Amino acid sequence: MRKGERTRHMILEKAAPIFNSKGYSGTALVDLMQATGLEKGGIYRHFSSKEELAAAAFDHAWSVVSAPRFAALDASSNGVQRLKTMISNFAERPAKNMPGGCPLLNTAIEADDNNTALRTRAKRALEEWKLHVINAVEQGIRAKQLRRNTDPEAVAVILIATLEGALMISRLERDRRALQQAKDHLFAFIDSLAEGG
Amino acid sequence: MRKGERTRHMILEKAAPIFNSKGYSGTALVDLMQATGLEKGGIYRHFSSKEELAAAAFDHAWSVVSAPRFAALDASSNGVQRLKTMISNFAERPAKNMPGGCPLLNTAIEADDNNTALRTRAKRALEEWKLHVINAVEQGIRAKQLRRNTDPEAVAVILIATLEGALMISRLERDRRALQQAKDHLFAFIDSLAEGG
Amino acid sequence: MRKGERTRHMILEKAAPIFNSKGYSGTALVDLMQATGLEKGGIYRHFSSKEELAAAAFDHAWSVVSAPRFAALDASSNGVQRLKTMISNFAERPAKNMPGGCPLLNTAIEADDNNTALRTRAKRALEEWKLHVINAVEQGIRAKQLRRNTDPEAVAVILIATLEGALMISRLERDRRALQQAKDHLFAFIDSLAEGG
Amino acid sequence: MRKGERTRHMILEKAAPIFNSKGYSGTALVDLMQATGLEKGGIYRHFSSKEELAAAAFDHAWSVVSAPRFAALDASSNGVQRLKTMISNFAERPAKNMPGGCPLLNTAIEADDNNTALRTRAKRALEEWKLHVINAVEQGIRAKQLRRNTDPEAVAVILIATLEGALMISRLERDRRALQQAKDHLFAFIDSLAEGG
DNA sequence: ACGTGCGGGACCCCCCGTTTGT
DNA sequence: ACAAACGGGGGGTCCCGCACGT
Repeated sequence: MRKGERTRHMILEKAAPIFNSKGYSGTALVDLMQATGLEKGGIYRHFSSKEELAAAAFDHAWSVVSAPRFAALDASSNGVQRLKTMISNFAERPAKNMPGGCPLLNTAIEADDNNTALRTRAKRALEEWKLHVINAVEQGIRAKQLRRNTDPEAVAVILIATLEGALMISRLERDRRALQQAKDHLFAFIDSLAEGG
Repeated sequence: MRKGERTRHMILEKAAPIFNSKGYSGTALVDLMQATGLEKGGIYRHFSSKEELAAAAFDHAWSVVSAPRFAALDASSNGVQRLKTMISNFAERPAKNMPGGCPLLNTAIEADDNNTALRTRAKRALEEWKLHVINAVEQGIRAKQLRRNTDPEAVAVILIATLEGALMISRLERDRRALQQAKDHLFAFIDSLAEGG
Repeated sequence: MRKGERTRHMILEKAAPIFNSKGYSGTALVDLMQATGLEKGGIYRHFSSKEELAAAAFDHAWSVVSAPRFAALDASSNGVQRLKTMISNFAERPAKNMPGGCPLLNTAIEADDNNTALRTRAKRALEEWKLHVINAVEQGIRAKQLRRNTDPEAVAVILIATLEGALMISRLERDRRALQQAKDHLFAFIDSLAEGG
Repeated sequence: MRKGERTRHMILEKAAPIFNSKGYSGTALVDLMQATGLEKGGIYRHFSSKEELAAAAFDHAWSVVSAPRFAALDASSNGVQRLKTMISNFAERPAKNMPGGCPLLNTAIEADDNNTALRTRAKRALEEWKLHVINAVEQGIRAKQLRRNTDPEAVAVILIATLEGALMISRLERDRRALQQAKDHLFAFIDSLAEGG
């Protein structure tokens, strides 16, 4: 890896948690300067604007938090188990290695109308997550663990919505209980989809 | 009502949707000046800081969006019906009269660490919402519509989390489907809690 | 005294020490509002501008500090004693009843170029002070206590300059020593002017 | 000298007379922008706050006015002559190259209570000046020009107080006479300290 | 006559994201 | 990659007038 690439990567590693914690407009370049030890010019060499940097930082943040969520998951052939593992992973360490909570949630909320670059990345991340769920559900259907008329996309929406909503509550209350309750509920929900359930 | 009170109220009415759409740090005072037609001095006569104004604006926004959600609701003696009405109200018009979506969700995400004033208001709003749900669940239990061992607080968390999470997805996808799926899921969930269900 | 006059007088009493301590441009109307308990409009009823108020406050401050300096002074027929009393009065309580030190010094420095209203008042106050000294010197000459060729105006300048300069040093060092040294020096100076001295 | 240092120096050169004329709180950043030809960002790169800039500007102003006062002075071995030269230098060109008069006097008056940074600098400048006088007096004593029991610090206080006070009067009256009278008086005072005087 | 309440708009200091020399 | 400068806001405060009660 060239020196420039290493620097670029280092910037993203330092910037991602800051953007994720303080938000896009709440983060100042001087925060990033301090975190990276670079001057503004040094940062601008690698990114043409704050927005572009934020977008790249989102991708990095998402890969950091999503990798453990999905890792060693799609390998398994047991769809139901994969869903439950996904849920557990999220509920037990929602912000693994990423201060500020789930980048998808944070970015989706802030980038709501303006800031198309960030919004596009968030959409892509959501789509990716949904796909993982859908794959698992379809696997479960094929394996006759889940009823044939189960709607994979609906399951994905319910699963993601409940987890992200519970994360919001947990963060607001500074109490993991909401996440635990969401997990229990989703486990029961998955079970209720079981063939003959 | 004195003139000053009317002006203060007008400021809140104009400021609430702006803060809700652009976020606290994304909103500049000039945005509020333009929306209210007042100069800075005119605004700062009624609020001592942007943060105080934002906190009051959140309260206003919350009362605006929550009033229709809960109106004519606690009067009914049918707990289950009350829960379903709440869900429908949210799913069908999540941001009635309030551009930018649900103020609770938006504020909870942005005010995460700093900005205690806003955070406190968001917590209070969440608590209020939970209480409405809990009241309805307890009513349902008393009326023997719901199983005795139903946990009212857990139901509240599930309901709110699922709706807020689905709202986030809907806004990101610019598609109401997620909200509809959340509603269907929650209706089924409520039914599954029914006595003998 | 009419109510309005009483209010005007009260404003001056409260405003004078504030202007004297914080300076003209360092004093905000809100400081005066707080001190007087009046609203801005209530203050502006009695003074058409901050500058006019400051000028009137200077006159008040000057009368407050100069009255004790000169009181029961011109009555005495002993010119030399009068000079020494003046010096002692200043050296021992330079800012009697007037926080911030000597209004003449403070105002002369700040009103240097702009703010003609204040400058004029300061000039008048200096002139008044000089006259008191000159009167005493001339009295001393007539009484043959002082040499005939003594220049009364020069004595006035030396006396005032030394005292005000020493006051500046004392305030900067937060130590009365400089004032004491000035007093000793001026006493010796006066004595050196004595007939046959 | 690096570019930045040159710019910083230029800012101080331009800012010092402005602060000295209009005072700390009477000086606005736009005044400095206009004088330097820099934008706000260009100024704030070199100073972290107005107060820090003012403090540095005071140091600059003081060095500008004090250098000619003390230059080629301590070299001389004649203490009495050194004192008289100091007095003449001050009386004849009290604000050489520095509009607004003596920075020590101006700053001491304005920085009275708050603004510790400026106050500290003024104290230091006074101390420096006193030391020059004290050195000259001690030199005179050693050379047996001055009486052994002469108090060097008292002489310093008298000399500085009289000159600064006379400067205040001169500025207020827009007439150099007061300074001339102070000079004559101080010359006589110095002579009166002469051995056998 | 007197005082309050309200609003205006210019200005405050400071910090922003960005561009340019080097 | 840094150092330097740029402009244009950032939130907040200033002094002041006007409309209103009493």
